[in-house]
Amino acid sequence: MHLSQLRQDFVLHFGEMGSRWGINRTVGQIYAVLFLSDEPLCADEIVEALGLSRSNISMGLKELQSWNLVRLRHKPDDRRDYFTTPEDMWEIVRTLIAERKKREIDPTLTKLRELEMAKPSADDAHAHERIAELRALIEAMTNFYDEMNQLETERLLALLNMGSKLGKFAQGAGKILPLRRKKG
Amino acid sequence: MHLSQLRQDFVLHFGEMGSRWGINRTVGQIYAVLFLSDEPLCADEIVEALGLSRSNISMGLKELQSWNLVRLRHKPDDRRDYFTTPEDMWEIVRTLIAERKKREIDPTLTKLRELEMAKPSADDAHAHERIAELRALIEAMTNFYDEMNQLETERLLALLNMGSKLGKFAQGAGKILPLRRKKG
DNA sequence: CATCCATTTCAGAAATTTCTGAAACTTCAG
DNA sequence: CTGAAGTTTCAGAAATTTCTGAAATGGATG
Repeated sequence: MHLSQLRQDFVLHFGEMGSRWGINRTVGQIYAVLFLSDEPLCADEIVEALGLSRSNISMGLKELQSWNLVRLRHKPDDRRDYFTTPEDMWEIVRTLIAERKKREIDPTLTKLRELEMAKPSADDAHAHERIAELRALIEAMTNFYDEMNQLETERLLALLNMGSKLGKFAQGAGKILPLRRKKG
Repeated sequence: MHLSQLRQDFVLHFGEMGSRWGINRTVGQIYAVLFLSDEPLCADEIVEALGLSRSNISMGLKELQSWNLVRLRHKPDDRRDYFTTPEDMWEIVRTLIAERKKREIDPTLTKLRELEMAKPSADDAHAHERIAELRALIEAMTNFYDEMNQLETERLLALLNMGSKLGKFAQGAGKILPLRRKKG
């Protein structure tokens, strides 16, 4: 590795966190290198920086592409692929959320809807009810997400900064579609 | 397994999703069984339901406890430990978010703050800047989360249901002016 | 205390995931 | 075409994670 102390620390941290984030160590490290890099890097530069095999880096970059977390770039008179991460941090966050939703939530929502279709036997009454409740909750959250994700970053930021003031606002406004609350 | 078709489908799905959710197959399956169960279950009942070893179930339950995803119960004249998941689905969501934040975000926030302390060499100027930007963004989000998490579920639900109307609200939001008539 | 019953621990086995080098493939230039 | 430069694929090796049975632990009871 020929990375500065700062970069190395950051890269190793991302490597360690990788597995908790649903990627692996190598993918986390590659992302970290790209995230900090002043300019786009090609595969061999990443190999150099991380001391991992070319094939591993290649697979890692594919994985990052499948997450839409890196952008492909080209330089004149150079046929190598160069990679960067977006400048805009909020774009990164949006991507991360969208991709994790796709992988961690959407399949379950599909499954829950499927399970909810079948009429439950008497023994399954309670289970069926719980499934329905979970499905409704996930739908409420993903619908909200879809709507928030439509907003421009500017607007989103304004909401973020309003923080607890939103709670006050919600005070008067609870009338629309109350979701089922427990304890009838 | 002596689970109904419905339960079995649900359990297998949670097992498959487990690894994407940062737990393993067994833990996912145990959680699924408890989530659907009409009443608290003891370890041996789960062993019975899933056909896994007693020790594996024991470790899985420990893991679920470390996530605060299950509650311990006892029955009169029975010294076994029984487990349930909370009735209230929103409590579950809150726990899930809190625990994932704790595992996936807090350590990184700490690390970023630490890295940001050191004065960067000239070469690291851009890297240092990116780290600062990421730290600021994570702080903005976690502060927002902390504030939202203070709200009662009722209030949270009201916000969820307002959906895109919040975007409109963010529009004019220098002041708080509780209710301006929409669309002049 | 000894016993019973339940839970936990833990070392090794089994399963899964990650990583590598070698070969295959692709594209472009001459 | 042929070769050079780059990327991808993939089978097996290496590393890591999960799972198990056996033994250890805990704690209530008589």
